[in-house]
Amino acid sequence: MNVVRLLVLGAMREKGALHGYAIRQVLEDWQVQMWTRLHSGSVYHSLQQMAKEGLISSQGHEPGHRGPGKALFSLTPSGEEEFLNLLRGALSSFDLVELSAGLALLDCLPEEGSALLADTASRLAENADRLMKLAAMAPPETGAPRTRDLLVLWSENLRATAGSLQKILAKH
Amino acid sequence: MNVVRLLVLGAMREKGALHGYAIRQVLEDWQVQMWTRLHSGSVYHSLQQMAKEGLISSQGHEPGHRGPGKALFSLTPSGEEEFLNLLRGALSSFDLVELSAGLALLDCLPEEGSALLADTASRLAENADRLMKLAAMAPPETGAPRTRDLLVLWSENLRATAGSLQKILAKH
DNA sequence: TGCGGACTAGCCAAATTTGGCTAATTCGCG
DNA sequence: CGCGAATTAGCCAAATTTGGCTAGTCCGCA
Repeated sequence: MNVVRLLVLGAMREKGALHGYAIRQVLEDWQVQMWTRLHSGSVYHSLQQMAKEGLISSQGHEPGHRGPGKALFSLTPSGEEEFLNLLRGALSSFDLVELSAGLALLDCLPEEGSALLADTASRLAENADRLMKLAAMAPPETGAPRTRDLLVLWSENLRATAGSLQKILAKH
Repeated sequence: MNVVRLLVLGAMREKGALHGYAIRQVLEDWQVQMWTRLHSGSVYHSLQQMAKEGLISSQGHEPGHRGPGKALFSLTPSGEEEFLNLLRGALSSFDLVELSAGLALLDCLPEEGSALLADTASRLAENADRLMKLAAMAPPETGAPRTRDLLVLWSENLRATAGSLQKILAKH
């Protein structure tokens, strides 16, 4: 699941044709640095790759305001489709960064997105239960790798994520 | 903060001279797949790099049991130092995978490790509070990037992590 | 005996990330 | 006016990750 691609496509989906630097600014405005690191090189690399794959197309060049000219890109129909698929993946993920990217873009898939998120919340809760049961069965331990502590840590973390998602869904 | 390096060095620290495949087996026994993905290529790559950097040294070649021969490596003194530094970094991290790697190896740094973990828990709790305050101040929103929801999600997640760490510390 | 499957041991090429960097243009101050 | 700083716009080489793959050896079954 590629978070950079999802975010770049999402910014373009929301704002229309954009150049690299503007995408970076949109993502900065969205405060993605709160939940992930995004390096400028990754944005440009993904733009190049996605252009090569036909997910986005070049919309020519415009003069810049204070700097060099801008190379504009916009979503193609297959890019739109790829965006929606990436979003579905993100909304189904247990990885908090991926989930955050999915949540940021949830409104691009309103009904389906909420259903996916509800399913994810429920799976997270089940998994939290499963891990907590494993923790209860794990022997007391000395030394690496502290399996029981890790099971507790992850179970409580998944539990918290599930709870937050349910709260978010209930509010909307 | 390089989790692969920490885990490879940690396995060697715990078990002595090992070859690549054995490191992979140790890490599998430790169930690291529960909290991160570790590709075999990453293990071998980090072995090569760390050998080049003098963090580990080659201990020759032995015959394999049922397969090809094994290329053994062991920790050098500077590798030991690097291991401890990586472990300190992991125990201070807000990233759950890094923290998990740190926790798995906590007993290699008993007093200092627990102190670091206590500090991390306290910083996590402060940050959770800070994010929750930001969430309370954020305007209701429609469309990307759902900043308030994300602030809640992360705040509750950091809060859960802090709580789990405190629980783990209280138990030991 | 021979062959397929399992286990042992490691490698590889491509993709992606990282942590800066370069370059163009404008602005503001001495 | 000139120069350094700031902003705009993007690039680059190295490091790391990914998702398999190859190859050697043994085991078990027909």
